Amino acid sequence: MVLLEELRSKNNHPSADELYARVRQRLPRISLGTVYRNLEVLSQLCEIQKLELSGSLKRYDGVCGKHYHIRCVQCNRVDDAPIAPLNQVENELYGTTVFEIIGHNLEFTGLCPDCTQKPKAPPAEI
Amino acid sequence: MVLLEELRSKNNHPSADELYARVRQRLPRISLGTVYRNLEVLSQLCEIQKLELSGSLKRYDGVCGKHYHIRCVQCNRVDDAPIAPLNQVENELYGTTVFEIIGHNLEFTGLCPDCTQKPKAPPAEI
DNA sequence: CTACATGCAAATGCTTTGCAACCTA
DNA sequence: TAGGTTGCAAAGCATTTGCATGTAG
Repeated sequence: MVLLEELRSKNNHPSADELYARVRQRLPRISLGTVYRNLEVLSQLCEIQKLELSGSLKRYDGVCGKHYHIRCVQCNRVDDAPIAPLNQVENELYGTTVFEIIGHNLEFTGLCPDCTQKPKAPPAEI
Repeated sequence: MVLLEELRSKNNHPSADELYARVRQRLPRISLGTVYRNLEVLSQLCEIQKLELSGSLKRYDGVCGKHYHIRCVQCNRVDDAPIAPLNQVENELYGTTVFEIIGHNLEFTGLCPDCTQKPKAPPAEI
């Protein structure tokens, strides 16, 4: 599947829109609906991961194993966070919550190199 | 502000809609737009927190200090996670990422008591 | 011919915004 | 009357869905 190739060919974490633009260069007639439909299928097959991070936009990751991410609060670029999974954090919750624990997700926020240079907001004199 | 009172009067983490319904019982003429506008203001004043958790829906928390949450993957109920903040995790990232780190967020997933009883999906024989 | 994937466009759901009416000082 | 706040409705955006067409076996 072309989607899968494109998603894995770059190690960034595109949104459906970005992926759509990329796939469209190879399959000009593809539609956004199809992209969404296939991303959904692929993620259910565990070939890819659907990332539901804090900033409303969903992103897709060609790598399936558990790992964390760091997101730029300004441009929403998402990188992998090179840190080992915390396998024991859930243990701290046992007995202290009424929930049956399934898992956890850790997300870092930061500024990517491009955005570090620009100040956070345009001057905006009030 | 009525919104703030309502938000703090219960320790759950309502979505804008739920809060709207609650506030409406006291101020029947209030509109959803106003709810959103005031929630935005309050969160910028750090009186409340806007939670942008994984499940697309935004939720609001009357408590402002840093703490984690656990979300029911089925009904989206959100509780506080009674676990101390991990203040040192970010240190592990220094030097290994090109990002300038700002912070992190940890979210647990699980099943709340109500949903533990019901099986995950309706039978759905394939 | 049947079954399923696709393009397209419309619908959905949550959130934001424009604008005129309103209240308060 | 000037300022900011509100209700209402419309716009916005990402995502999903319905449906008729297309394609493969």
